Amino acid sequence: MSRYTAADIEPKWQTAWDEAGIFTAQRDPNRPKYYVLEMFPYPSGRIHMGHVRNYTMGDVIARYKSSCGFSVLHPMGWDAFGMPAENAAMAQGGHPGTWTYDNIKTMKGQMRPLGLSIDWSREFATCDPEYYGQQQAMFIDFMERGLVYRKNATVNWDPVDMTVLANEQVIDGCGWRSGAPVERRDLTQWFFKISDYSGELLDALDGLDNWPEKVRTMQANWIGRSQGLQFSFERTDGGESIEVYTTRPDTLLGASFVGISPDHPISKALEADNPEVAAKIAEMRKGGTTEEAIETAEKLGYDTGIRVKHPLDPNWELPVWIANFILMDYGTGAIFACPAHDQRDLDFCRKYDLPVKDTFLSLDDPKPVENEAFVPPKTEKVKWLDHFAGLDEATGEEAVEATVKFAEDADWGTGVEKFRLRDWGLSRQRYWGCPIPVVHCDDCGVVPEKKENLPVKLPFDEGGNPIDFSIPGNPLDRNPDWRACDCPSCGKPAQRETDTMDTFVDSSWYYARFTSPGATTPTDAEEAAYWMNVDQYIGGIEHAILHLLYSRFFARAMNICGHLPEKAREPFNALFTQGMVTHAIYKNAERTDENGRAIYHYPEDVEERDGVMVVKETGEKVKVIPSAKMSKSKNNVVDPVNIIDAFGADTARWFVLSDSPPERDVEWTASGAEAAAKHLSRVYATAAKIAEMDDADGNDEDLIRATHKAIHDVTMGIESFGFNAAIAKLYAFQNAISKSKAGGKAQKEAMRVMAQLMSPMTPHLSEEIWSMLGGAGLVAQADWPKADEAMLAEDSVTLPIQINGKRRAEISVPKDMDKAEVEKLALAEDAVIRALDGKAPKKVIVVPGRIVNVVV
RNA sequence: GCCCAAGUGGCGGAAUGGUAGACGCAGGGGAUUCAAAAUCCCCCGAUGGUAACAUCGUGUGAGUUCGAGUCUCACCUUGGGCACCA
Repeated sequence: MSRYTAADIEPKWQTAWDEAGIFTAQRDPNRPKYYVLEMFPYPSGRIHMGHVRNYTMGDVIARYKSSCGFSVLHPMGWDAFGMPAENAAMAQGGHPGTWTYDNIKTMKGQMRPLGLSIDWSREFATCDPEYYGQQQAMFIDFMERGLVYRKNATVNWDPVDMTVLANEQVIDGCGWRSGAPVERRDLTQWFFKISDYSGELLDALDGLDNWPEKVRTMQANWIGRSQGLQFSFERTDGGESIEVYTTRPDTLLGASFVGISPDHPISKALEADNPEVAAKIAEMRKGGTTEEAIETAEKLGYDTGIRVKHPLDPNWELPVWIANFILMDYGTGAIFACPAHDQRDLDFCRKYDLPVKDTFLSLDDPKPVENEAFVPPKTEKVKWLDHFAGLDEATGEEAVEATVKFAEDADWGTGVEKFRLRDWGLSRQRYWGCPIPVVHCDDCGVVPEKKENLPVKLPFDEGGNPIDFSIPGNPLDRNPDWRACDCPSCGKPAQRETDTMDTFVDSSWYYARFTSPGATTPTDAEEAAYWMNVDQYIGGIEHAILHLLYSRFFARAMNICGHLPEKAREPFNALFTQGMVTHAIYKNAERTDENGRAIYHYPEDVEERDGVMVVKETGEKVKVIPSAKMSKSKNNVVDPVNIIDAFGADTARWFVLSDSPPERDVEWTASGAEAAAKHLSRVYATAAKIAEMDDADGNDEDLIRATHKAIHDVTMGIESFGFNAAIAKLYAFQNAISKSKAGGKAQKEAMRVMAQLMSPMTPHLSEEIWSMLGGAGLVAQADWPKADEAMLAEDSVTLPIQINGKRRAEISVPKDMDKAEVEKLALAEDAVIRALDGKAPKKVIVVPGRIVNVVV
């Protein structure tokens, strides 16, 4: 009997699939379509287990849907622009493009052996000029429709390298290369008007029934609709009054000061003619631009000396402070602070010795605020102190509503709806991205490039020499040859825009491009109409907010510009977010490297001695940190290529699906991979044995039942993304077959079903078994088996009997036995009689087919 | 700091509010073998008990329910995101 050797089987069937061309997506009017998409990879250089897990899940769905009769689109491409390519060019010389395309080639070579049912004819990389040229065309369309504009925005500025830094390049508030403390600086940048769609993007979340609740909540919070009051504080010096927005107008009598952002026009004006203010503001601008950096930074303030009148009492003057925690991007960039009911305001007031005044107290525990702000949920009833709108006991919600009405009636404020969502800043001062296709003309201003001149390609030289990426700054900025162009409007000499687009732009519409990757317009209407939407999108939870929100916005913008049909405004019908593949980290517990950084060891370099993990070579103790995200810097990456070489692709696929629920992280373990390999061998051996049996009938009933149960359970498992559960059922089915005493005919049928049920997960082995047992054609093209409902029902059931909710006995009864009859049987049980001790039960609950609970 | 999750045996995990621990790993015992590898069979939450069985048990503490791993609240721990990483 031959043994299971993946190395022979896998290439053979891959060739068979390619020759049959079964993965090439075809528009077929006679079949329903199904579009499966996994978030496309960044070409970092090697595939990792996370990729294997992601693409295997998509492949299971794609193959399953194909078997169910759908015309499937399952494409793959490369999210190919981005910083790592530029960093590589900076570190090793060469060009980011060369690095990127080499990586794509390597990674594709590593992915092909996985046997994924991908239509490679649709492959593209976002750095292909054919792709980003269409993106530029859309940018121009968006400009025409007012979806793009320019304004000032804050960036991380490295004062030594004189360059803009990504958040990732800011480490502990300092530039990653220069080590200099980072400053915040304003630049004129390009923005997409995503905020125009805040309400729609929020409301439409309700329709996304097949998205994880978690993702919808995160997006809803991110968009952040709030109802509040906008009003202005009149200045005592007669200057322009200060407009503020607040979600808690009901606490207006607790106002302590008016705070403005360091970027507020008033701050800027003061900064310009007062060096002291300028110095203070410079201090506040230190540190990164991330919300986290701003929120956790020490509260800094500066009293401008400006005073404003309280809207409810013209004799009450409030000071105006510049405060570093106020964002210019949200609301009006100015607030009134109510320290009693906001921790941030309270911290600030305690630091600068500003008054703290309670406006309401807890009903349970009415005591004044000390150093902890009283911030109850808005639905909690509180006791108001002398409220201007006449409130006594009311919830925050009621109070806000009453106050807004009060202010509107008195005509000093307006109730407004605001969103937290900011416009999408897409400008990047970097080379390796899609050039923004506009031209700066002295006469005409900012003019879009003519569409016939697209793509605006990235230059590959500067002044005739290869670009030197080791010089800090944007290589496009210092490339006069490339910048020089003719104004598309007046024809006079002009300059190209040197900003490139955020890579999120590239990934915001690739799903649409896959429907017609060769089109000379961004999409082809007929293809998009057929293939959109993505029926199942699969990717990491880390993309829950930005990528998915930007894509939802882009789909709407593309629809407006005629690039996508109306139905595609929500482009992803169903979303699944999978967990990461993790692996233990082995951290040296005895020493660090010369820079004081932790040393990590490869799994193969450590071993267990006397119950402790040590480094094999040196015997140094090792701290084991379980379940950490695989990361090169931590030396805990398991290379799928090694696993495929050792065990085959089917084993790798089986393992990444088997151990953990798909949405949770999976810990890579060597023993888990071996177990998967063992199981597949066992299935193969069983199939080989059954193939040699004759076609006699026998005691077939149990096996046939088991077969239908397996069909039912595995189908349910795949449909519900319970791949691990589906695999557990396949283990059980394998045990049932190998123990079966049924005749050859039934065993062969069971094994063919096994091949079909396994084929989405282990397609190569399944083909082998299918052909071994005389299955017709390719199992990849066979129709998915259907479970016979009649074979699923058991005739009798075992009912557990609980006494006061604890299981104490069980009875076996016919499936459809009458409730009263069941109760009688249950009460006749010894354990029940003992527990009742002659008394009548207080209550008997019979859940048919489930359980009996006797309350004594 | 803010937003969102997750926590079940030695380990990964299963469980429409209804028998907690399916399935797998590790471990133990046995069969086969000259021996081993491979394979096959059995056991395997904790405590007590020869056993039947009893008691306890799903991060912690309360609550709802005839019944809670599952629902509610609070807390603890871990993970993801926080707008220029992709």
